[in-house]
Formats: sequence, structure tokens, C-alpha cells
Amino acid sequence: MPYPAKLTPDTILREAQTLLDQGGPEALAMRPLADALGVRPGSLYRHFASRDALLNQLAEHAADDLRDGVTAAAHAQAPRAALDAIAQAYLHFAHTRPHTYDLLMTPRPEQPPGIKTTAGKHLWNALLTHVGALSGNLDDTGHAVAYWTFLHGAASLQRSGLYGASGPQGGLDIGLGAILDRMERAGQA
Amino acid sequence: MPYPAKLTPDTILREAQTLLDQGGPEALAMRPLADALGVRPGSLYRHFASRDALLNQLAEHAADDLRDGVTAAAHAQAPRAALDAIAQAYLHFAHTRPHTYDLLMTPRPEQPPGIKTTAGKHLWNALLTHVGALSGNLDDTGHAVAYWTFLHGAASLQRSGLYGASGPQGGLDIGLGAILDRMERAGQA
DNA sequence: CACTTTGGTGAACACCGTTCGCCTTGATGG
DNA sequence: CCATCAAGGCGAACGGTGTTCACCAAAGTG
Repeated sequence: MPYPAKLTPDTILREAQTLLDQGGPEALAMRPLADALGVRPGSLYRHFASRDALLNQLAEHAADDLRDGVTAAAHAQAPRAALDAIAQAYLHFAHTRPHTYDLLMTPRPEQPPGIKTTAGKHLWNALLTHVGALSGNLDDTGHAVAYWTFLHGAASLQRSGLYGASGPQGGLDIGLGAILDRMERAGQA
Repeated sequence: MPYPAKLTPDTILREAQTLLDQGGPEALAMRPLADALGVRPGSLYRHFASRDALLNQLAEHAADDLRDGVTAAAHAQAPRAALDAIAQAYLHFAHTRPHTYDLLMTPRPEQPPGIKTTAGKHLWNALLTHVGALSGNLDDTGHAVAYWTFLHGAASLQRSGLYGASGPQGGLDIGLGAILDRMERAGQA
């Protein structure tokens, strides 16, 4: 390598993640990112084709993290407890890393629609597995979609601060409970 | 007025709404907007303090529209049917005007958190009323939050294309049904 | 008629993502 | 050992963004 040759995709992504978590998406600009790395903006394009490409990589890593958190929470739990733990882990991720969460959920150019990338599919499969364990249907996309829809709604509203000062006020437990009860009943029928 | 004195806040908002619906948020830039109005960018600032202020006004109007659609759908229906109709109207709004919907839900500077503005509060009160009619609790924020959370999740996932090619696959009816059933049971207890 | 207010103009500023030619550096082959 | 080559940082530039401001034309008002 040439000069003080420090720049690698990994160090860039790490710094970008920091900027994102601290200052939100608009703080994650190419020039500040380059500054933080002690380098000129143009140099970043030696390692990433565009800002979107960088964000996509960041989202990929985020999907990995979320999947890890979710699968760890579900580890060796009874079906219903697993789905409760997953929900908790999911909301915890969205709460502690809000900007990363909506980076993950916001579609960008060159990003295939649907839950993205391989990590995203793994996450969806993990959901499907645990839902299936509770409902008795091994490919129960209906219940899985219902579960994920509610989870995402909760994460998104909480993230936007749209619950207001009153907070979710137990509505999360109620909604999630209603959906999980329904799965359980389906499993017993 | 001076020159061809045509510019009013209303005409600006109308043109802005068109740009937003057609080309998304990034198409709604000050210069193109000024071009579409046959005017210079600076002139817009005679009527709106900033782009965000303009977007906030737009969101305000959108909240009115959404509330109107929702209350019209619920008009003179039995409680459960009303909540079903509301859900349908809500998702229809998010589907036909996706950019407007997430303009409505995305917090911006100078926008108070919580469901915003007076129109937003009206919408929330309408929800509360119909939820209360079904659950028997006139201020049932728990069930209302659960209901709205699921609705927003569905709207958001559908809007992001995150359901994938398979589509919601009945998961929406399942989840909503589970929550409404729970309200109904609460009302009968 | 003088005066104030309204509001469009044009140029500028700072920022953004991105591109491109230049040139230093480390590695590679004869 | 030396020539060649590719990698990659540098600096300047381009077109886009939101925003500001002095200037000035036109309308309303005493």
C-alpha cells in the first residue's frame, strides 16, 4: 500500500457505524466520515462504489447483529417463551440502535425488496421456525407475518416517538399476547 | 402584490403535494418546486420559513385527509365492522399515497412528538372511540395502541416492500383479527 | 403625492455525493 | 538491481441541495 495505508473497508464501516449511531443518517456523510478517518472524501470511493453501497453493507452487518440477538434470546426456550424473548430482543435492538434499525428497514436503490440479504432470510427463517413450533404449522407464514408486522409496528412507532409521552401503555403486551394466543390455539386445534 | 403576484401558500402546497406523490420526497426539492411554479427558489421563503416548515404543513393536511377517510369509513357501522373498515381505509391511504404516509409518520425538527397536530389528535380520538365501543372501556388506550401498532406495522411493511413477492399472505387479517377478538372478549367479560 | 409593505429576483454561501487526473508508494518480474 | 505496474490517497472540480440577503418593482394607504 501507498502512504500511511490505513484505510480498509472494515475500518470505514466501523467508523460509519459510529457516526450513524451517534448522529443519525445525516451525520453519516462522506466528508465527515473521511475527516474522521483522516482522509479525503474521494479516497472512500476506492473501497465503496457509492454511499448507498456503503449503507447497504452497513445494513447487512446490522441484519447479522439483529439475527444474532434474536436467535440468542430464543435459545433453548419453550415455543411461547421463545417468541416472547424474540420480541423483547427485537424491540431492544430497535430501541438501542434506532438509526441502524431504520437503515435496516428502509429500502435503498440496489437493494432487493423483501427482507434483505442472506442475514435477513436467516432472521425470517428463525421467526418461521419458532412460530411453527407454537402453531404446529411448520411453514405458517400467516402467523409469522402477523407476528412480524406487529413487532415492526411497535419498533417503528417507538422509534419515531409517536407513542407520545404516555408511552405504549401496555398496548404492546396486549397486541403481542393476542397474536401469540391465537398461534397457541391454532396449535391445539 | 407586485409582479404577476400569483404565489400563495395554497398553490405552493398543492404543487408540492403533486411533486411528492409523483416522485417521492427527493423530487420535492425547493428548486424544482419553484420551477414548477414559475418562480425563483428564494421566493418560496416568503411563504414558508423552511422546507421543513412546508413539509410540516403538508403533513398537517395529510393528517386531515387520513382522518377524513377513516371517519368516513367508520360511519354508522357496528363497532367491530367499524374497526375493520377503519383498518381498510388506513391501509388504503398508506398504499395509494405511500410518500405522503411516511411524511406523516416521519418525525421532523419542530414537530412535536406523539401523533402530531390537532388533526392527528382527532384521528387518535376516533380510534379510541371505536375501540372503546368494542371493548366496553371508553378510554382503552391499551387496546387502541395495540390496534394502531399493528396497523402501522402493516402499512409500513407494505410501503417498504418488505413483505416480499409473497405478499402479506393473510397475515394481516390474522393479526388484526386476533387483536379485535381480544377487544371483543374484553367487552363481553 | 409620499410612504410603507409585500414579495419576486439574482447572486451568493455552505453543504452534499461524486468524478477525475495526478502522483506517491509498495510490490513484482527480468 | 532496476524497470514496470497497480493500489490508493490527494486536490480540485461539477452539479445538486437548502438557505440568505441586498435590491427593487408594484400595490395599498395616509
